[in-house]
Amino acid sequence: MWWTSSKVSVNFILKMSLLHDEIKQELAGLLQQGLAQMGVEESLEDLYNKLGQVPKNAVGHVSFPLFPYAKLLRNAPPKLAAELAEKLGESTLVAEVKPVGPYLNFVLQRTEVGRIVGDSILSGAYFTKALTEDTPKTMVEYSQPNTHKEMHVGHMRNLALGDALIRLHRYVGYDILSATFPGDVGAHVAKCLWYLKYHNEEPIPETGKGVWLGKMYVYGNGLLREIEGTQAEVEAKAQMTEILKQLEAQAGEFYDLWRETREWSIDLMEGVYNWADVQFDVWYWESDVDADSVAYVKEQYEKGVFVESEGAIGMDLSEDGLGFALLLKRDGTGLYATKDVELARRKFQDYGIEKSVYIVDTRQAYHFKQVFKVLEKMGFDQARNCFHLQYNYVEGKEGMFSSRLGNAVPIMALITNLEEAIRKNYLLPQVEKGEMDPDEVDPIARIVAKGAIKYGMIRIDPAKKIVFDMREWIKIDGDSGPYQQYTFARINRLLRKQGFDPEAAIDWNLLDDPREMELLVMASRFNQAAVTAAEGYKPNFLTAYLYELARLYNNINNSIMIRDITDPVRKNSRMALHAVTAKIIEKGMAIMGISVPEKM
RNA sequence: GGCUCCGUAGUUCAAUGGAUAGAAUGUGGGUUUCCGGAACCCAAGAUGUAGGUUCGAUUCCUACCGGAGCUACCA
Repeated sequence: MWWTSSKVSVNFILKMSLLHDEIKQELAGLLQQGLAQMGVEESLEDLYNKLGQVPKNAVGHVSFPLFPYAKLLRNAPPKLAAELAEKLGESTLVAEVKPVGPYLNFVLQRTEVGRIVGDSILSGAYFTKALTEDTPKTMVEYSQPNTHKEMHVGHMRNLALGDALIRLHRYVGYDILSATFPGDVGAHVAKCLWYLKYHNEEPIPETGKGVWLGKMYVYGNGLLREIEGTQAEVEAKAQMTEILKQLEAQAGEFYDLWRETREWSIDLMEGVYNWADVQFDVWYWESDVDADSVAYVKEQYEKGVFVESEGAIGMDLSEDGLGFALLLKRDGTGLYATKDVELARRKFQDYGIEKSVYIVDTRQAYHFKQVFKVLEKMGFDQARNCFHLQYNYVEGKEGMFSSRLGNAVPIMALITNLEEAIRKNYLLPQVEKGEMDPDEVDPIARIVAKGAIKYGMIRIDPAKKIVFDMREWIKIDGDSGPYQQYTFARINRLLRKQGFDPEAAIDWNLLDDPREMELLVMASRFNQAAVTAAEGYKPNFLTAYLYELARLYNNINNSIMIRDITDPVRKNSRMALHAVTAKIIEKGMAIMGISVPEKM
């Protein structure tokens, strides 16, 4: 069952992604005819998928391995490669066919690659191609922060990952609804309000109320630990029970206090979402599904869907190895799972989705397995298309973040530290030198910090843990958002100074440095990288691709001087390749939710 | 105990089942050439163990070792 695992079935991918790469299509056609002469029937699709990259320092641009035919044709792969080379027909795309050991490598014609790849990227047509078909209507839920707590860098990983995946899926052709599910009710709210009402002596601040409220929650937890086992604890528990009762009844002073303080947290959340350029199509509030979820489970219990056990109600999933899924506690109240059952029901019914994705960290794996199984046994067919992306969490150097202990690094701390470091280390020196206008500093610092944070979060394989270290994050070097942004900004400046004219003549055949054609062929793989990243839920696949591209570009740029080229067509053609690189970087970053500055 | 995830240079990360396992950082040495040293070049340095599948395994399977997380009344 592929949807219960983070590994996605290859067959499923192939069915939905189209053969969108014109170069590979053409080569697959040639191979099909050539192989037919040798008595091998292969589908165009299979051949297309067998075409691969040529490693560095080997001849050619696209390779085709002959291993699979050795047994069938009872001949050694190198001999088959040589034989096939003879049988291939002519194509304007192919300059040369080179058997290299067991591989058949294609050396491509510069003019044709330039036309297919270069021209279409410059015109933008390349980025509007259909890449997939028959994709399911999908809802992606991500960002489930709690009100009355402060958001920390762990929430940022979720946000960056979710946003990137949604943009990626939309780019490759999915119909996606994005959803968020903030937790605005529960015991943590009671603790926060309890401390605020009975123990807080600080005045409520004018600004930053959301952050301050998070502190109340941490103090509340601290105090509760202190009074553990004392008479004061008994009293506190009674007070918190009263708070929860009022919240449930939606009346009383604590209900009013909840409504007011909840807004403070929402302001904080929206501030973060605005900063990150994140928008949700649907907002689900825990407080909104809470009562309905309990009623729904009770109703289903009456119908015999659920059973009673030790005074509680739920579903026995032990034969599926998932224990007992608890849905109503002995006191008749619901749990997280209860709400998720009701929430899923709403998603299916209100939006008619065919697939439902949950971006929640790996600690919830068991929870979602239970919820999906419960939904399935309740008769929801869509449960089979529910997928929990169990990405790994962010922790500090001292271990796991706990918002209860208050040892997590707040999102706002990361943002302000990074923006400040960028201003001080890179931007203000430029202002002093008269190369940058003071008004430009803040907007650029914001874009670069955003690039560093988002890119830093998604460049790591989602399955791997991130150990957060502020000093490392402020350094921004190597494979980073700013590296891409810096490359982009420099290309812009160079093209402007050297006078690139996209309307003037471009002759791709004049790009005679082998690295230039390598770069152009690499550019042609952009769409495939996006499809693989989207369908495998690995945006890091695309960041790795972009990094490789940018590095190759920087290598070329450092050794070929545009200024010194005397032939105007050659000069303009070379600059066209720079422009292609800039377009790829800009688009690639955009579909991961990161913008690039004109200068930095 | 059961389930899930992770083990690759000193450190942080890469590698649609394919050719000599790539980077960054740190270390040592370089780049007075359009853009702008947040750049570029060179050097040394790694697949936890044992099997299996395969023409071919860092990748897939099994066992073990090491680390993390989850495992009914928190979310």
